[in-house]
Amino acid sequence: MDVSHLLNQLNDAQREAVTTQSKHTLVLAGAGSGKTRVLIHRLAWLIQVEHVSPLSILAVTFTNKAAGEMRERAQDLLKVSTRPLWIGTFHGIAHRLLRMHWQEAGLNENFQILDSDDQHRVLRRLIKEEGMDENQWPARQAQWYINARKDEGQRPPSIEHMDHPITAQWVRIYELYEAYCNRAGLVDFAELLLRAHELWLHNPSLLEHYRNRLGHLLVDEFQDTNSIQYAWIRMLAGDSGSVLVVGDDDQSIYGWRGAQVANVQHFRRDFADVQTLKLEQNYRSTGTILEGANALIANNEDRMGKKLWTAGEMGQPITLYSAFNEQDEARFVVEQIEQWLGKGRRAEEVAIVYRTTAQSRLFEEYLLKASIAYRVYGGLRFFERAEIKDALAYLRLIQNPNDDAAIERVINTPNRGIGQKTLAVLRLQARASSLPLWQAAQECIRQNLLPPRALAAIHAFMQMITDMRERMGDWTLGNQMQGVIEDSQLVSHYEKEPREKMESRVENLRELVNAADAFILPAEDEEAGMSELQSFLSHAALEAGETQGEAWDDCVQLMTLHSAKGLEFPLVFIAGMEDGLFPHKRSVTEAGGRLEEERRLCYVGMTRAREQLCLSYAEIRRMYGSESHSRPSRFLDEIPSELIREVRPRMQVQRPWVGPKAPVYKQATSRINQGWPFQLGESVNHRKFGAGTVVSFEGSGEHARVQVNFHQAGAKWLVLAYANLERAG
DNA sequence: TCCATTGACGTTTTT
DNA sequence: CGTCAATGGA
Repeated sequence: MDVSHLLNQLNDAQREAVTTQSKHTLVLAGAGSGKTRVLIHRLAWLIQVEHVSPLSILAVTFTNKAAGEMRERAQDLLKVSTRPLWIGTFHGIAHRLLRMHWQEAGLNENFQILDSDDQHRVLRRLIKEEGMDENQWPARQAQWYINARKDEGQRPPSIEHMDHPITAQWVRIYELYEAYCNRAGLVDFAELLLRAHELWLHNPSLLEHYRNRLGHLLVDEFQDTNSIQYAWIRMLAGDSGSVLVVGDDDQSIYGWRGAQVANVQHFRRDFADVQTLKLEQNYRSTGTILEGANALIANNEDRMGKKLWTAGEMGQPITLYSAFNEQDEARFVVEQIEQWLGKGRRAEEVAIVYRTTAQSRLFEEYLLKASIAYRVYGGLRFFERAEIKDALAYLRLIQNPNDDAAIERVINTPNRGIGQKTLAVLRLQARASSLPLWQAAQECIRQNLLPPRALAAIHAFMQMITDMRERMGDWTLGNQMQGVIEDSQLVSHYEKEPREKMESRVENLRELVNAADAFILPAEDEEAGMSELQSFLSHAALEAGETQGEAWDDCVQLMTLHSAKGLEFPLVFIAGMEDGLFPHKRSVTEAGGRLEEERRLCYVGMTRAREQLCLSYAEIRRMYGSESHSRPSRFLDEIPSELIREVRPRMQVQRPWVGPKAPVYKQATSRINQGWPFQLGESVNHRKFGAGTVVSFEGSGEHARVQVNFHQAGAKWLVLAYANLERAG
């Protein structure tokens, strides 16, 4: 068979990875080196050349987006349906396994997925109910503790805590939480993975079945795997399976949530006959950007070692702007974007990235002022919105009345006169009898344990849910959704809120009905024995939707460094490069390689840029209400200075006598600059003073003056009309 | 039950 | 400085 279509667009290293004959392969793929391409071509190679059945291939990713992209690109390349292929996220695949084998996994047939918001609520309540001090045992920390244990594969009994009263208490919370979830048929994200692992661990014949079936495993972003994911892969591979993992130890930025970079090393140790390949040719960035990134990351110890190179040009120097304060920084960045747009480039080619989410605000403000469209990544997603979760909770109850988290959410939403007091009795009853709330409520009614008014309210609520289930059983999903929203009177409940909020909520509910209407039960969910409703609810939890639905048009992208991973843009700004902010001070003080992870984060950020990288920091930043001075980020010192062009040499260091800084910069807004022969930051030449950088403007018309910071002569104010400045080449 | 005021807190986030 | 949640008064 002619395989040239699979190989002729690949470089040597990529080709070697795609055609590898080793049993196991570790592909260390640098940023922009074509790792997804390798993964997809390997997939095609296995099927078309090695005639591996598509049924025996499992490809795992971390995000739904990556999984979707992989399926789509594989489809394009293979020109046949990718339906039989198992492509999905770790969580998605674990979920599917658990649906298919819910009995063996010890689960309720109608188990529901608990998202992290649900999980938090549940824990907060359990801790309160247990009479523990919420300040001493915060739900956030409990959540973190439990998830971390699950990520390590640990159940309460296996945790050593004899001599640690504090650990013992966390374990106690873990136990309570576990019992609660089991009663209510709830499974959180970490539990999906742990259960899937235990499913095989406790059912050898089932494991054997999957080992026989899935002989070829492909794993993306391997450096992000946690312990349980790694154990899961190892278990599935067994002695016979063949595994190819792709990852980049230099891009490991999720250590703080359990990712083990060490898995990359362990892979070579734990699997026999591992061929390690490096993809170092970069197809994305200019030589300058790569050199800078290489130099930076070289400061990390414990690397597997990689050096990106490009056959392309060196390109422009990395620019560095030292802003007076965060306002000045935002102003500068937006001004640069205006220039970019002025050159006829597109806004969508530009990304502003930063360390903390709070930093987006100022940029938004300035972009708004400049009428430049933008889109902020992150934030609340569609299925995480309160009104959506409320409506879904009713559906969840139709599906499984024992879903305590759903009951708690909507039993008094909208208000039905079931207040905290009534609820407390129900919870007490539930705890005392180890029953789900629904059954405890039935018990309360039977035994008259509450005042008549409360009993009537509870009864009415339960009747409503039961009616919904009976009446809507055979309705379409969209009609069920609509029916639930109507019967629950959620809309009139939200109508009491302030108009703007209310309108968006009602609009979102309408959108939810549309989504339910448009939902088609995926074939693989059907195969796993899921109903349409079950599938819809699971999808809502597992893929909460795009971060921001609209605005796919031409707009500037704002995001944290973390969410920038995997993306690329011609022009990238990394803002807030100050010690304490980036690297963040909490990672500097904490031990355990946190600083190295910050450096990798910087590396990730830099390697997002294709043509131009622009770094900036503010000497003074207003944070938490007070002003703080900080040193420029230490990472800036790690980038060779010959690669950097300082847009504005720090004049207050060179020329302390120049005077008050603030008014000087304040005038240099984009509006005033329009029609000026020079841009702020532009390099100019003067016949007498030599080379310098335009630093500020003042006045207009024939009185217009420009401040230039000359490399030799220092800062000077010049009247434009007489100065005879030339643009530097 | 609802709204307003007060107080603590302030990396990074997908599933 | 802003946000969010908890508290307390009407």
